[in-house]
Amino acid sequence: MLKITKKVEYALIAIRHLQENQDALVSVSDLSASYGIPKEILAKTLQKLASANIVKSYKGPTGGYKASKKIAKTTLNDFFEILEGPTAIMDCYFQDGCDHLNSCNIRTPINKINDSIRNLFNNLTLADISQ
Amino acid sequence: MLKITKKVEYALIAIRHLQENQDALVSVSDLSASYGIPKEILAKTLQKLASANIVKSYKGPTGGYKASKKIAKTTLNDFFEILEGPTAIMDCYFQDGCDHLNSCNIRTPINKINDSIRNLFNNLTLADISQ
DNA sequence: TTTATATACGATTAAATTTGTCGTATATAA
DNA sequence: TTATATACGACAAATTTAATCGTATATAAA
Repeated sequence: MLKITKKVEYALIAIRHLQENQDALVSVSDLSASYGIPKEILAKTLQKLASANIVKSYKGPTGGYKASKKIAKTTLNDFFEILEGPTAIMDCYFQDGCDHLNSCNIRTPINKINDSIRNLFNNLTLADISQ
Repeated sequence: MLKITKKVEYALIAIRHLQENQDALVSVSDLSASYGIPKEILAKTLQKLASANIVKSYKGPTGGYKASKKIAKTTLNDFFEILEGPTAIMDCYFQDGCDHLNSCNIRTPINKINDSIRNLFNNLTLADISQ
């Protein structure tokens, strides 16, 4: 449990590569080959990052992706939520109904744990973890 | 991602119940019925907690489980690791080999994220999250 | 001493989630 | 016009998690 997904792993790899090659235009194929990542899944991941303006995309031949200045300031929480949706250790944190209904006795601890994690991730940027 | 498992959820429910009924001896069947939790899976979960002395077990008819004084002082990290093993957002944190080998460029960020989470969980006890 | 009921624990099956693949559309530089 | 890049939805495979099954052992009470 508490594992990050491959999507997040691949996104981190791509972002770090783009940051280390600031002005270069890098294609999915290049990244895929360099790091041994399935092309299609990496493509979709970068599309999500692009639509959140974390990276910039350029279509057509000679196209690819570039790092945007927004990367460094992005919090881990935003980064994770772009790729995976709301950060919640249990679905009920964002009110998706509850299996235990009125007999639930763990709402308080669940919320406390979740708040702690969200607080942690909201106070860590991608720049913070790169050094 | 970053979801807790049912095992942890069930363990939290059981622990909270035992703490609220300090001196009572509660059987798995009682807990299972009260909270709508599958009996066998709850039984195994409590067995793990018992072997870590988080709860005390009593065999035979009229047997069951009791809260131990150790509960409140137990950190979230210990609690999770009793049930799920080492806390790691990626397996390579505890050196299980690496998919990317020499082309891995995310060791630093992965370790920073993981250290942050472990630090958080090591400084939160079960008592902290119950209030 | 027998019986009923509790925990203990390994093996297997079922369900859910995650990961990866396939197919097609669209943009654009050469 | 063509080749090559991103964009995006639908589907299949693999992995992980959840639940079930079966059996052994301890023990209080009849």
